[in-house]
Parts: sequence; C-alpha cells; structure tokens
Amino acid sequence: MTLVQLRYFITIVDSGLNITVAAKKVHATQSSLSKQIKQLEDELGFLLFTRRARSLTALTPAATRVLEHARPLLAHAGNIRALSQNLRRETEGELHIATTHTQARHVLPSMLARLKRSYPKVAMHLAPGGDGESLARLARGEADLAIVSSSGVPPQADIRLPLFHWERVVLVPARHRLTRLGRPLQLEDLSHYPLVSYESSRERTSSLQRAFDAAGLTPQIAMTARDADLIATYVRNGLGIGVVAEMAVDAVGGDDLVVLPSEHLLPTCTTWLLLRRDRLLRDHTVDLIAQMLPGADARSVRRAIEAASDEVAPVVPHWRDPDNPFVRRNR
Amino acid sequence: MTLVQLRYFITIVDSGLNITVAAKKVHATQSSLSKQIKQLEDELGFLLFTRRARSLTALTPAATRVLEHARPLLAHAGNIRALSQNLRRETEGELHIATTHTQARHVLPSMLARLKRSYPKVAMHLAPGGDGESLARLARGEADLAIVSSSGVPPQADIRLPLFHWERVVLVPARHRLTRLGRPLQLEDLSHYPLVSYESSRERTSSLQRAFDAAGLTPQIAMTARDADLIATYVRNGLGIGVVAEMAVDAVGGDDLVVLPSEHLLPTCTTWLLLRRDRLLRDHTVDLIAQMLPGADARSVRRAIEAASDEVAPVVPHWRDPDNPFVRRNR
DNA sequence: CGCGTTTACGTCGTTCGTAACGATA
DNA sequence: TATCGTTACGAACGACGTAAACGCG
Repeated sequence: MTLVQLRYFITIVDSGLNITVAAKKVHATQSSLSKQIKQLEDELGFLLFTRRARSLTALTPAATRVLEHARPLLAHAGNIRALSQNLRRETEGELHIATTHTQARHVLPSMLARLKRSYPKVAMHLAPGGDGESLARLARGEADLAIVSSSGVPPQADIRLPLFHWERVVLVPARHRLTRLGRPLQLEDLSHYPLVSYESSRERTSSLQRAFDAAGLTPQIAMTARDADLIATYVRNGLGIGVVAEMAVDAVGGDDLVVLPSEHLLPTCTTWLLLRRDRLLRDHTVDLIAQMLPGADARSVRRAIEAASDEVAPVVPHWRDPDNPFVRRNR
Repeated sequence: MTLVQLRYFITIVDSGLNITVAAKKVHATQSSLSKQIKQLEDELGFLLFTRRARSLTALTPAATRVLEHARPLLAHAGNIRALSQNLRRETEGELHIATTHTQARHVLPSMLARLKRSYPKVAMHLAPGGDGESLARLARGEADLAIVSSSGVPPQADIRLPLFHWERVVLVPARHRLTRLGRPLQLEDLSHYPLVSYESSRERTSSLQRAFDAAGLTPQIAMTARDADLIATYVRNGLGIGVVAEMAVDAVGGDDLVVLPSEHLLPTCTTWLLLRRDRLLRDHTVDLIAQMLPGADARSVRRAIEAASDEVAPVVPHWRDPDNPFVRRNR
C-alpha cells in the first residue's frame, strides 16, 4: 500500500470508475493505474472494483470502507505538502473556489485581483454553482473554500465565517407604475407582477418564497436566471420585475431601470465563507480570507480557524462595494 | 513522501531520536532510515531534526507540525490494513493492552485465555502501569485498548465503556484486634493502623486519601506496592493492614489473613475499558470486548463504538470472579 | 471497429544491505 | 573505544511507458 496507489484509487472513483480519464488527471498512463490497483487489491486481499468483462462497474462494499480511510489519509498527506510549501514560501499553487455567480461576478473580482497581485503564480479556479452545489464541492474536496449565502440558518460546514450582510432590491423599468407608488413597496404590490429572479428562488424553501408565504401571498416567478445581467435584461424587455442582490446593482446600470429598496419586505441575507476543518490552508488562501474579513490579518484568521469559531469579526458588516466603498445605496 | 518515510520518521521520534533503535523496530538498517529521512527532508524543503555533529538532538518546529499530520495519516493506513485483515479473516495479529497489575492479574487472565483459544495466532502484549500511564500509552497509540479504574469522574478518553464496579476490602492478620470489633469497621479504626496499599493511594487525589480527608482523618500509608500478593505478604509480616481490590481476594488466600468489607467506608470503583476513536479494531479485539461486556456481542460492540456511547451494557454489573461466578464475597 | 482494460516486455530509477568512514563522549 | 549517523557501492527489486491482446457495444 502506497500513497500513490491510494491516490490512483480515489482518482478512479472520482472519475466515475474510468481508469483512462483518471490516468490523465494524475498524469500517468492507464497501464500504470491498472497495475497499481491490481497490486493494491492483491495486498488488501479483496477486489476494489467489480468488473464486467473489461470495464469497472462498481465499487465493492469493502472498497467503500477503504475509501472512508483513504480520503482523510490523502488529506493529511496534502496538508503536509501544504505545510511544506508554506514554510518554503512557495509562490506557486492552486486555489479552487466554489461559489455562486453573484459572488463571483460582483464580490470576488477585486479581491481576487489583489490576491493575484500578491501571488502572481497562483492559479485560481472559480467553480460556479448553486449554494448546495458549492457546499457539495467543498465536501468532496474539489474546492478549497466555498462562499454561499443564506438567510436565517447558516449553511452546514466545518468552519463558517460570516462575511457580510446584504439585501435584495427590486428592479423595475423606468416609468413603471411601482415607481410612482408614493409609499414604501409592499409584498402585495410585488405579487401582482411576474417576477424575474435567481434560480434559487424557485425552491419552496427559498427566503423569497417563504416571505410571500408568511404574508399569505403567492409570487409569480415568471423567469429565473443565474446572474443579474440576464435578469436586468429581461426586466428591460418587460417580462416582469426583477429581484436581485444589491451587490449587482452597479452592474445592471442604465437610466431605463429603477432600483427600489426591499429590505423591509425580504429578510436580510448573510454571505458565508466555508472551510473544511481537515484542510490546512496555503498562505495565499489565508491572505485572501483576511482580505475578505475587514480588520482581520492572517494570524487572526489562522487562530479563528484553529478555534473553529466565528469570532474573527464579531460584528458582521453590511455589503460595501470595494470599488466604491463610500457609496451606500438602498438604505 | 511515502508511507515508509513517514513511518520511519515517527518511529525515530518515538525512539527518542535514535535512528539505530528505530531501525530495529521497523526491521530495517540504520542506513535505510537515515537515507529515507534525508530524502524526506529534501522533498519537504526543511530539516526535520536538528543535528549536532552526528546525532539527532531535537525536532525542528516544522517537524512537530508534520508530526501532527503524519500520526493520523499512519493511523488511517493502519486502519485500512486492519480492515483488510478483518475481511480476509486473518487470524494473526497483535493485541496491546495497557492496564494495571490488578486487572492483568485478577481480571484479564480468563478472558485472554478464552481469546487465545479463539485466536491462537494473536500475540498478546500486556503493558502494566499506573492508570495515568496506561492512558498515556493509549494516547500515544502504543496500546490498542486501556483498562483503568476510577471512582467518581470517568477517565479521559475517546471511547469509554464501563466494565464493572468493585469495592475495596481490608486485609488484616487473623486474630487482629479489628476482627473482634463486634461492629462494622469505621474509617477512624483504620486511621489507627499503618496501611499497606497500592501505589496510587499515595496520591493526594486518590479516593482513599479523599475518603479520609472527608472524615477529617489522615491515613498512615506505611507501604505501597503494585500488586495484592505483595501487599498480603507485608500484612502477614505485620507491617500494617492492607487495602486491596476485592478482585484480588482469592489470590491472597490462606487462613492467616481475614478479609473485612469496606464498601461503607471507601467509594465504589468502576473499571473502564478505553479506546481510541481513530483506531479501527481487529475482530479479535472486538470479540475480547464483547466477552468483557456481559450480554454484548461483536455487532453491538461495533455499534456502540461507532456511536461512541456507553450504552452497550446500560446496567454496569458488579465484579464477579469468572472462575467462581456464583460466589459473591464481601457483600 | 472504437473504447477501455489487461497483459507482456524492456528500460530505468530507486531501495536495499554491507561496509567503510567520521565524529563524539 | 564504543556508539551513532552519514556516505559509498553493487545487487535486486519495482515502477514506468510502449505496445500488443482481449471483450464489449
């Protein structure tokens, strides 16, 4: 049993039991992987895969139990390597972030740009997806960190750091009837119009749905999209009125749309930074996190992660546009 | 970085930074270990040991951090091997038990004999020591399980299974004045005589000391020893009166000693079986534990360990001599 | 016949143990 | 001088990639 054999094993599993694609991932030949797996099977005394003819069809029950130990084992090996790279001030590395389009488009750019200036050789990878998908990526170890939003209960993860609060805003065409209400917007007003919002708002448990439910109303979700640009476009074209994150407001620009505050209608959201307890972070990752948490430096971040506490930034700020930090909209 | 290198590294650390003795432990030559460590250091980019001339003097700070990951890493590797051996019904293996002399001499023999009949090829190793020492052995991974006793708070360990309760008894020479009291023994009676008991009773926090303290008395500990045989011998020779575990009574035998109950004077003790959460147990170890817990089978033991609950045997029995299960003394 | 796994084979790199060396107490 | 870590060297083992063989769909 070697670290290489276990890594091959896990890679094959994560490649859908396809040795060929696994071989490409680890930069080796199929032949090597096939042989190493056979050797591992010989040593363990049982088969890891059920094979039909010449293809792998499934994991054996024993293999799944091996997997439960092999994954944390390799995680520790990765931690030792990360430790080594941190100590030797290695400037190369990778950073995989799982997050939503909203964060990737409106929150992360300036932070990642700063990170890239500090660590030019670090390859950064953004994996867009829904909140649940991002959590799953983190859990599978495909991402080093996940950034997701929620209102109410915080998402489930080893380490949760609240980054900021934010509100949703309503987007209506200029000269829309709702711009001339002469009073604060009410949920009932919204219920009379088709809505264009994020995909997540389709879920029964979304905070938008729940807010309407609580008021005894039913929203008409006319269309959903992943990003505010698309939503704004469809609002312009008269498909309905938009509900987007305030972070996206400056990107939807133009005089033909009007932004109406809605924090009195929909619950405040919190954006969380999520980490795995079992992963040792590279210095560049810690620096990125310190940038995201105002008033935190690398040391306090490491301390907070060790303690697994949320107390890096005891008071969670509201969202501010890092490019226009003195402008405070929609309040 | 290989599993072998990490194992060599850990073995050297656990051998007091002596490569030569570490080499013997892993059945290899000093040369190999020295080379492998150097290679590991090259790959990590920093030294693991500080060297003075030609000897290892200390771990570097970085090495201690590597150690924190290397130990659980190798634990997982060991678990995979244990899994393999369980599945292939491997009958060979080792079993390291850290416990006190009392348990090893009076409680374990019949159980280990039964285990040996079921698994003749398993090599069993008893590491005698005080309760604290046994806990340390378990924590360092030198023992697969520890068996220790305490009254009051249970000992600190990942998994705690209470095995049985037991009382202490007082050992006096036949025709001793205390045998003719005509009333139950009191602590004050004991305080008038020099006591011969276990080494642990010397500690301020021992339950014997605390019982005397609570009564406003001070015991005269005349002599301590590790086992009841020795204690009985010294009692016979008039050095004092003995305080021993009831499990040892049948071994101190002879008409020249009288056993006086003392459960109304000293608190009841509980014997605990302690396990590490991160170690996967071999089948023979589970079988041994199942034997120790009356009414538990291997499956229920595994389930209890998974759940880390003490609920294998909801009601903890009092000690019974497995060779004379129907005799109930001192009650 | 393409796809994917397994097997065969020659080459290369690595690890092993023996043994000599250097340095210390 | 005994002990302990490092270095040198030859032998053996093992892993790698190329390439051919094999079974399905």
